[in-house]
Amino acid sequence: MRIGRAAEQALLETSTIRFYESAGVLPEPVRSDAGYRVYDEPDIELMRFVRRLRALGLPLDDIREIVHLRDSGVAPCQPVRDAIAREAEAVDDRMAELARLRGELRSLQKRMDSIVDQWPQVCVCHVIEDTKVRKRS
Amino acid sequence: MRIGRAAEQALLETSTIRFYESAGVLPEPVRSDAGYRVYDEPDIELMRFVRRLRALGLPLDDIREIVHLRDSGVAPCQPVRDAIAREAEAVDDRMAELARLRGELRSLQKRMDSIVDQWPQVCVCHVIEDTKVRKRS
DNA sequence: CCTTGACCTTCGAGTGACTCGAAGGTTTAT
DNA sequence: ATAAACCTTCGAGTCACTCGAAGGTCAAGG
Repeated sequence: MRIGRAAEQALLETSTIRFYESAGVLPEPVRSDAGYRVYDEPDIELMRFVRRLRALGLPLDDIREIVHLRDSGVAPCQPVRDAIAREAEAVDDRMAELARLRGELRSLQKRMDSIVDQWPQVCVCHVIEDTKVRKRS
Repeated sequence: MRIGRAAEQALLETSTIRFYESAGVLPEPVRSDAGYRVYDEPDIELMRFVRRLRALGLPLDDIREIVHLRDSGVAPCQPVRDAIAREAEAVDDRMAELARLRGELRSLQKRMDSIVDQWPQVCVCHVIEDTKVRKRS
């Protein structure tokens, strides 16, 4: 499959795939006679893996190392092992944080809806003012 | 108060405050005789407000508009509502991603542990060294 | 009074992770 | 056969900072 379809499958943009390749995060793929990049299912899997690591907020430098580790079978140095362990532990925290943010956003939405219902014309943004004062400071 | 203390109070970096000012998100502050930026409590409140909107993931363009609207006494409801709604949806997606990623990272950890168990003393880490050498030096 | 060090100034450049556009070649559907 | 959709590279642009150089200001200690 060519880059457009691959991007669709991996939920990345074609430009991002090319960028990851140029950054050494993804390997150089096979090319068709016309010079088009050609990918197969394992390639797509790798792209999805990288996308998930990025969604976590890992920098590309770290992802490059992790990807190399993943498909090289070479024993990782202790510092890298530690770094990855820390990162794995941090996922729980980030999930909790995200859950909190989600709740905050949802209740913010609800309050804004009800305020707009009450004062459709005026719509002075009480919610934001409120939030400003009330939130974790 | 000058920019250093303001940054401390608002939980922003001094460079970020100056950047926000140059981007038209924060207004130009009063200056001391020496030309130092001088802020008061309402200024700090505004900085905190901007910081929270950024933490929700809003782009500076949106925040600038919201801040201007807020200052001019007009309700920023619709822009804020739209932005919050978009962000809330994005958070749901990110949480699902994070859950899958968590499992993947944990299994990567296990794999690394077993590799180290198999070759406890080898640990040559070619890939990492390679990567480090190739890095911009 | 002088120096030291912390703080401030501007401006220009750098960073990370994309993202876009131009100029051109290829494939596919009608 | 031709139009539309897809691909190529390369260089430049974007966003939100972040840093460094070169210099001005100010309070405390010797």
